[in-house]
Amino acid sequence: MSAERHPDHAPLELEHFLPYRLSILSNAVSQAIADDYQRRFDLSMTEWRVMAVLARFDGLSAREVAERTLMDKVAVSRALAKLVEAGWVTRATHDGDKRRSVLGLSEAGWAIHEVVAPMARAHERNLLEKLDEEERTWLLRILDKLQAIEPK
Amino acid sequence: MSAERHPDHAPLELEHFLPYRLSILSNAVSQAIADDYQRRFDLSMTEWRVMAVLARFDGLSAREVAERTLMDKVAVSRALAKLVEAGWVTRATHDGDKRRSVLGLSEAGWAIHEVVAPMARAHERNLLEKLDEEERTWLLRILDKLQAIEPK
DNA sequence: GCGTTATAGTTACATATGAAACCAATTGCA
DNA sequence: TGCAATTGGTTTCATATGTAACTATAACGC
Repeated sequence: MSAERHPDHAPLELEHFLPYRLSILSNAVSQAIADDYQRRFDLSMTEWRVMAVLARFDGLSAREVAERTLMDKVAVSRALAKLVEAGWVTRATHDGDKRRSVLGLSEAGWAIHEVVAPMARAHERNLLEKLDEEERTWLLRILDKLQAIEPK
Repeated sequence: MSAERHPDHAPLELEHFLPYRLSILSNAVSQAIADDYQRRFDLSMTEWRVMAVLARFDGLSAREVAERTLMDKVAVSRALAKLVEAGWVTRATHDGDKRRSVLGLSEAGWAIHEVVAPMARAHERNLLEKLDEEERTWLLRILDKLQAIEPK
């Protein structure tokens, strides 16, 4: 075998390195969305994610929120402190297990959600519009495959 | 038009929301790689990225490193402080412009690079192996398209 | 030449994040 | 029962990161 184009130890070309590209793209996308609701509601990405899962699953405990968002429990605890303080999330104690909290969106929380969810969807749509139908299909399929493995 | 499947204001399903999926995947991938070299060399992701571009482009200034890595100059400054201190990067002053630094990998830096670059490539290969040839082609094409836009 | 403006890089401060220690309530089981 | 181990959640501390202010040098306009 002769001259390899990319000997294993040769300098990485970051701009062609898949993990780097994913990271750049992902940050650009998430940041663009977060900028929006951050400015309008002083809502961080982690806080928004908590609200999003509570919108779907009312009555979760903090641990369950952490599972659903893949955030760690400290991050969830902090997000909840702020959200409850802001009056966007309600917190009660579980009957029969006083450790657990029972969480949900308040009226005000739902109002925020009604604004932010469409904003988030619009950003996603905007992104997907850069692709044609075939590409979109492949992208979803590829993501499924890659994600099926990673979260070992 | 009747019952929309996803009214714009309905709760987001995070696990199907593209920006969220990208974020999860990207973090999992980058973190898996970083864990490796972090433990072995006490090297952060930002520091490794700086080393990677210096391996390819010897003699860059800090600002140029920032451009190539898409990091901001403060992050680069901090990474360089650590890398120079560790003896992995050399820093001189540019002739004719005393503001500029002239950066490069030291012998020790190259030695690290010889270990880390193959590690990084192995992770990437491992990831791409989850896909078949057709999927890989589409993935690159899709990334090109999505990235062509974002960095507005 | 000389004051203004711009640029390279660092420092300082404020905020975010993660790991470990911690408290309280619950469960398991001898 | 009663005590050891587990679990839900918060607090603490150490580190990371971003923004703005700052220092030093260089470039520009006149």
